[in-house]
Amino acid sequence: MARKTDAREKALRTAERLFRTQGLAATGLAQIITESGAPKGSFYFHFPGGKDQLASEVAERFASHGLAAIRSAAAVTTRDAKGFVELLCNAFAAEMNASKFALGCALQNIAAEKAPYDHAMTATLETAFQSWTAAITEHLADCEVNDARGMATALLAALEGARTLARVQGNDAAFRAIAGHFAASLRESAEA
Amino acid sequence: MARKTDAREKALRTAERLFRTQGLAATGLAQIITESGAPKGSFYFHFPGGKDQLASEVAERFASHGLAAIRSAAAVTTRDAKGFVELLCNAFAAEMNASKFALGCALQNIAAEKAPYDHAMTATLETAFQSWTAAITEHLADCEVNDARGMATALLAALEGARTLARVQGNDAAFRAIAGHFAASLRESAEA
Amino acid sequence: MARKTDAREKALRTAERLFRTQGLAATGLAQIITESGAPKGSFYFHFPGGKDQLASEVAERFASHGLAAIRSAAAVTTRDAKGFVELLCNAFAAEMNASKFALGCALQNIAAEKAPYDHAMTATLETAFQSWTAAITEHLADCEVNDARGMATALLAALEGARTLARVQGNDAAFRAIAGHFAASLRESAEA
Amino acid sequence: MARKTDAREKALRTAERLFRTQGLAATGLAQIITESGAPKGSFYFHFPGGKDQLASEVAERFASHGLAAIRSAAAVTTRDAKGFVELLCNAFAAEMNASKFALGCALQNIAAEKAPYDHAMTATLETAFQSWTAAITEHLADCEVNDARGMATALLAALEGARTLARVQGNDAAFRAIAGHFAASLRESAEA
DNA sequence: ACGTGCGGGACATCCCGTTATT
DNA sequence: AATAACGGGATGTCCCGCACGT
Repeated sequence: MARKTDAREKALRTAERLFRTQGLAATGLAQIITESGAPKGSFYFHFPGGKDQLASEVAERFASHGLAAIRSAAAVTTRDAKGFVELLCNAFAAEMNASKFALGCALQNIAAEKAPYDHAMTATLETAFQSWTAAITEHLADCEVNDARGMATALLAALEGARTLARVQGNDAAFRAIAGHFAASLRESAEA
Repeated sequence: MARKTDAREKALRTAERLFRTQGLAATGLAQIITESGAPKGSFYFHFPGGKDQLASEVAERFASHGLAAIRSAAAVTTRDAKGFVELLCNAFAAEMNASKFALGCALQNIAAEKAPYDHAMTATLETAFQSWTAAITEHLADCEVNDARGMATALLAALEGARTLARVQGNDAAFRAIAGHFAASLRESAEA
Repeated sequence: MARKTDAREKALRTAERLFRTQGLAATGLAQIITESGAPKGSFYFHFPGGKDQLASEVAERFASHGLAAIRSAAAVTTRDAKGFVELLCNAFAAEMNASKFALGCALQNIAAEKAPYDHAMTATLETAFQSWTAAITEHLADCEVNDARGMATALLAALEGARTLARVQGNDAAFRAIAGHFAASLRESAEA
Repeated sequence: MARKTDAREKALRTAERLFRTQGLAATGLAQIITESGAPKGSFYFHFPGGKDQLASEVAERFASHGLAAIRSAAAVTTRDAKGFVELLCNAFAAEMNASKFALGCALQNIAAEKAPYDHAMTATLETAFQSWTAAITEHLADCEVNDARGMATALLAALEGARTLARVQGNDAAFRAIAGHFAASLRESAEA
């Protein structure tokens, strides 16, 4: 049966923003409902599993959007690992900039409060990160980078860490640093 | 003057562990007091600023311990950038292992909930990360690494991100990946 | 006209069981609907008066079933007051046993939460108890028992109280005690 | 350490009255706090176990008060089983009268919502009823009544059931009926 | 330095009853 | 006869910060 309202969607979008900004526990359902304009009475109709279900769905949405971003960056940088890395860093930096360095990574913020003790959530997060790593690895391998998987993991870790540094520093210097580092590393690797 | 009790110290240690595991908002003062065995009545004697002061002091303690760890790694790897990077990665990985991958970075977890809107806390965190970056940069420069500051930033970002990946994956693969990547990058750089 | 669905009947049966087990306020409509398998959407079509109407109908059903049980016990114990009392006690005990001592008396549970402030419900309950008392009195009088009405009231009170004791004790000892007591009382009365 | 306020006591007294009138689930903590004038903020300081602990303590208080009432009735009816039974019935009836037939038995109301699935509460209730049965049995035995335990159980069951009937009927007829019945039964037994 | 007690508010959850729609 | 969705409020629980006494 087709959905009749967008209440669910509004709640998910607002929850994602707040979880990324404040974390999970610090974000009350009341704040989500108020800021999203979603109706209060039907929250448990849409999310019978409560806040946990909401957080899980936010994680899954965020993961699939991130995966799409990676794939679209890969699509425009065929055979160009250096360009791919720089495009990825710029995309992350641009989103941080647009939010005035307020938005963290939803997966990271959820992990910080739940992993590894909440097994269901940890599994969701692991799948999400795995999908990102695999997509990056695949493209780097297509570009004939050595140890594509190791570099993909290092790049992903650096991007995640750079988000935290950027929030604290209020600028995108960390993203420029990692873009520079990984680009240099790829150039030297190619020359070798 | 000698301290009279260790209530303050116990609270700080327990708060650090809980903030690293669950985050700030999800950790109640009651839990800290209960788990630390500290007395209830004198919490606001020791921490008149309440939970905020506690979090600030945890951040500062964590920052100075981290700085000491970086400097001690540097002290045993004179002129050996590759050894330094590997030692650092191993140290981070070892701590995660010992905690069964439950402990995040205190600075990161606090940043996730407070930056950039809580200006005082953000400033504290920025100082902390800056001290780490400076120490790493200094040692890499001593080892005559090109763009020491850029690599230091990338390395720190990667270490922070690897903590999240390790918590979610339940293993230290991310640390091994970044150790391998940065070591290779340093070798090639030296050869060039 | 034949009924179209049994949704109404299923709701009533499930509500009776839950009201007897948990009481009125502790039983939510959601639980009744879920456990009965009845459709959610048409509850207020079948019971426009809501939970109050449901409770009233449960009380009336329970009262008429109880009355039928009393009359059928009377029918097989003509001129045998002692046999009637024992049969009644055994019937109550058997139902408790079958439910593993989980079921209280619907009238008693509703009375515990509503009497005497809810006048409509109190009137329904009074009529119900009155019908039981009258039926017992009538049969005892047919058996030529002295003060049939007094004994009927005492017997009914004891049966109601025994239900509570049986639930708490997890056995039917209370029913056996009152069967023994009232039977002895009737024998002595007959001898006198 | 001596208690410093009567907040605990006020909450217990009000909770007992409300549980007896409305039952457990229908009585909110907010109502207890409001009507008792007890402070809200320290409720979980006094009752860390929450509503369950409150209900348990109410049950225990009610049980010990009831036991005291039985013993004091026994103390003034030495060797007079009939007088004892009548005194007990009158005492129950008088309390009902004074409350305008609004107060049920705390143990019965709690049992109606919790027994037998809440094991801890059921055990508390069983101990309570057992103490009452034992005290009545003991006095009847002292009065040389045959089958003192059986009669004690029957009497207790009748008293409990009479409370429900009295609430519904709005008068103490049920108490007078059981007083008459048990007194007659004792007289005949003595004559036999 | 510490225990007891309180004030007032927020939390996630669940409630019952009512819509509009079909 | 049933569904999806909603309104608004109540639930028990827990929170942080602050008194007062010792």
